[in-house]
Amino acid sequence: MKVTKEKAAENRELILKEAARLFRERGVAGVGVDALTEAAGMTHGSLYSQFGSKNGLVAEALTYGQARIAERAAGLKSLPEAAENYISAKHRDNPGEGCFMAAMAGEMRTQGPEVRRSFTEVAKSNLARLSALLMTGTKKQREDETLATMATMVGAIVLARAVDDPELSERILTASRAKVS
Amino acid sequence: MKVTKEKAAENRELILKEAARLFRERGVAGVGVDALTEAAGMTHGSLYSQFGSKNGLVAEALTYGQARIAERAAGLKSLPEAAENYISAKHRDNPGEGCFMAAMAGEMRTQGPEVRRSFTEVAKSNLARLSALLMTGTKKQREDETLATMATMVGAIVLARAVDDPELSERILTASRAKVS
DNA sequence: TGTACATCAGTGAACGCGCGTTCACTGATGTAC
DNA sequence: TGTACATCAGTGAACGCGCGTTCACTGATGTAC
Repeated sequence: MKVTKEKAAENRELILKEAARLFRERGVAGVGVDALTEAAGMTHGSLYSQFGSKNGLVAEALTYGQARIAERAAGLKSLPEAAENYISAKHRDNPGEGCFMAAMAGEMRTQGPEVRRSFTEVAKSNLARLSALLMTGTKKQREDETLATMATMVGAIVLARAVDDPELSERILTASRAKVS
Repeated sequence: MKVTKEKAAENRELILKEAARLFRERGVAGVGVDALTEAAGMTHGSLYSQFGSKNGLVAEALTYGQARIAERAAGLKSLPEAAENYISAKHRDNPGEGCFMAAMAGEMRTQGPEVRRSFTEVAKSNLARLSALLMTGTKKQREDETLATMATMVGAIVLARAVDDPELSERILTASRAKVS
């Protein structure tokens, strides 16, 4: 049945919010359309009304989630502070609330162009946001330093999440954090 | 029909070789059992004779492929040299012949214990091999420096492969390479 | 060395399952008069 | 304001498809005698 425009917009945002979390937690391939819409209290058909396809939802969820992250990170004062915050056990253990690059970069190679474009915008958004924390050097120098730090940040979380050995995982975080401070 | 022991061992190694390539190129979820055995010129049943399950093959292919990588990397002289070699367009563009950590770390969170254990051995093998290139400091200091460098290496390749923008991809490599030199 | 037979690597049909998507339908909403 | 009706967000059954795995079978290999 039809719902009010306001209710439809609420439903849309709820699906986006749950999708952004689930994709980071389980990967795009790891969440089906039923799980995505059920998490928002609806049936899979609503996904097609609102987003056209699963891929469409993936692309929009990346954009939506990245905007929430940018809001949340507004208080950061320096790149080392941001990096230390990022390379943490809390971030490692909560992918659903964390960085899209760390959670989903590995899956991008098998995604369609729409999703990859959206992911690239996420990366550019992070680059712009983090490089703005640097005060010295040209724009290119600041961005290059940020890109290298981003590589360490992403690599540290990706590796720390991947290994089965808790002690090794901790050492990856500690050693990487020391490097970016 | 039955084949000679020698032929069976050849077939087994051929499947392992193709699987190690295909899993890095397309991910575990991205290659089916038919594609895996077809690449070795056989049918899917042979996978179950030799490895018991797809997961069994994944775990063994990681071990097999990592041994090949260790052989190939025997000539490296220093950690910065290894890192510069690793953070390259050639490595980015040839995942099937490249590092398992960069190709498969992102998928490990959704894999079973057998596969994760095998992947962790890959990481430990890389850590041991690379930290042996360092000459100064205690064992722990050498390993910590290596772990941080590994994070940058893996993050650089993972991000450079994920983004859709060739120019950004190149900048990620160049900036990260400069950091580890 | 030659014969009889058990072994087992590899085949190919079949299975149940979950996937993303389609589609006819529902019925409250929102609009035209 | 009240009535008639078109709209369309969301439902739920159904689809085709590819997946990993099972299993009865094949027939050359390898062994026991």
